[in-house]
Amino acid sequence: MNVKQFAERVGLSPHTIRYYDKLGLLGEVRRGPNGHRYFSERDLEWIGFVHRLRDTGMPVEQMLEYARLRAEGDTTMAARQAVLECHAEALDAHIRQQQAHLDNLTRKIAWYRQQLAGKTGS
Amino acid sequence: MNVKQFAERVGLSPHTIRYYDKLGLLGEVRRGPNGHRYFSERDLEWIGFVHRLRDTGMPVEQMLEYARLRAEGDTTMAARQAVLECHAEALDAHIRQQQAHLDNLTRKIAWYRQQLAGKTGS
DNA sequence: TCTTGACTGAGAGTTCACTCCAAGGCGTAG
DNA sequence: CTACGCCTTGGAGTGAACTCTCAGTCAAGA
Repeated sequence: MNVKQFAERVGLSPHTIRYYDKLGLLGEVRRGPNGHRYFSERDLEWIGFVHRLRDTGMPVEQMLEYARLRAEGDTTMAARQAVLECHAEALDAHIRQQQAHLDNLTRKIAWYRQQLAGKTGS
Repeated sequence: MNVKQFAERVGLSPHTIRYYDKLGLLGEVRRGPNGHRYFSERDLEWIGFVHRLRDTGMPVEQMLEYARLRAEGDTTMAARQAVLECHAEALDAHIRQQQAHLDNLTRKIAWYRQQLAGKTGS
């Protein structure tokens, strides 16, 4: 499939796809005889993974590191695992933090609710 | 307390404090006769709240709206509650999403673990 | 008196991750 | 033949949220 279709299926803009490709995030992208990029289902899987990492706040730089390791083949599996474990840990901490903030916020909202109920009731 | 001490206690840089003040996020900040800002414990509480909102991804623009409502007094409590409820909802969605991503990631890590265990074992 | 270390405001610079533009090349439909 | 709708590239522009620089002021201490 071409860039547009690919972008659509993955939920990114064609601009972003080309941008990621330029960075080297997509590895070896096949090209047609006219120079156009051509994406496969496997590319779809990979960019989906990349997209998820991005969504969880991994910096582009670190994703690039992972991509480079992946390109090197099976010998780098342990390193890749380490990167993911590190990220998973950070993500877990982030989620806990956000949850704590949400709890806090919920209490504040409850307080507002009480205040307003009191006003209405009097 | 002065800007530096205030910044330290809240976990932001003095630059950021001045920046927030310039935006109008801090409301009426008291000044000494030399023009220096002077912060109280109550300011500390407020900026702590602001800081938490920021941490949960609320755009500065929206925090500003909340700050303006707060400055208007008790008549805006319902509006403020609405802002917070809206944000809480978004935050909850965000947390769920991140948790889903984390689960995904955890599975991938488990897969790596299995692969590597297999290699070592053979 | 001079240095140090705080403060001030205006405004320029930085970082990140896109996002877009200009100029041009193919391939098909009218 | 021409218009359309894809695609290509390098490089410029954008927006958010800081972050810093500069030039100047003030107060305390050696």
